[in-house]
Amino acid sequence: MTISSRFSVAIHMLTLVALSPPEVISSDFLARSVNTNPALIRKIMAMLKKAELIQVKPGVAGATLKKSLNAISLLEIYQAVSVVEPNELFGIHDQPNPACPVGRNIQTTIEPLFITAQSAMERVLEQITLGDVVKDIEQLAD
Amino acid sequence: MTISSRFSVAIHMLTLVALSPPEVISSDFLARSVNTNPALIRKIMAMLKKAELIQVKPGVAGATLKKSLNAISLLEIYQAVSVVEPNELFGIHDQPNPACPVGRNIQTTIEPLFITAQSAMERVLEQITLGDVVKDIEQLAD
DNA sequence: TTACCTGTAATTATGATGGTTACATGTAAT
DNA sequence: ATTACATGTAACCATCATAATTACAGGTAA
Repeated sequence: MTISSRFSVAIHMLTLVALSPPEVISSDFLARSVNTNPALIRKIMAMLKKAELIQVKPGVAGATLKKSLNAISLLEIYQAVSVVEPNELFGIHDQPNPACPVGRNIQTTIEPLFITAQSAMERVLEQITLGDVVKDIEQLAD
Repeated sequence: MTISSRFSVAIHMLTLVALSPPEVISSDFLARSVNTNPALIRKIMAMLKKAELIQVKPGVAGATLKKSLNAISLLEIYQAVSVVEPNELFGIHDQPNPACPVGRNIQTTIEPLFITAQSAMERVLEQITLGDVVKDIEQLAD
């Protein structure tokens, strides 16, 4: 099991948007850097647009960020691409036996524990911004 | 995307092992409480056995825990059922374009961030024990 | 021997992912 | 307006993990 690479692709895309002159940013350009195909890029662009992280004009190349680099957290990107639904990182088996004291109560017992674990992970993502990523990339690119 | 319910099933199973007289614990009994089929239970039993969390004798019902309730963390169970591989909760797209400064460095930049997030989640699981779960279940079952 | 169990392989259906093609629609320059 | 190029989407497909299921070999004890 892994969380979909849509997330890492979205970060990659936004980093490119941040670092490249707007008129270069086409789905074709992004696809070549990510190494995938333009249609997939456009699907993810649609999600990022819906989440109001980028601005795109239909028919014309040149996406731009709608917020400042440091105002975009990795959590927002992760949520934008719907890679994990809220409170559903962990799957819980459904319909355990209600006639059994354990079966009857296992879901109620486990759910808050799982949510706590998921939240801890998401709080880390919340504290990292696109600005941090861009800064790292710039240093490595020198 | 969700982490396989194998994890919640394993917790359910171990809770039953902890709370039931040994001679009752057959894969059939566990399957009825979990509401799945005995073969799947036996597969998970094999994983828990390999991780040295339980003892099972082939041919005879009656699994028992190999460690005390409070010495078994949810992290150990989660690792036992291989629900997430170490450092691979998040998938990263492979083969980004090395000719692009972003493509060339994105993996190196993102990987430690993802590992930090995953670790935060796992550290929560590490601090919860099977004993905590059993205690909660017992209270609810009253 | 009988009855019941575990261990495990093989098969299947399902659902998410990611790749791909195709095309309708929008934009702007000539 | 026509052309060139872009986005927005739908549709389709191959692949993979999960979970359900069947089947059977082998262990155990009355």
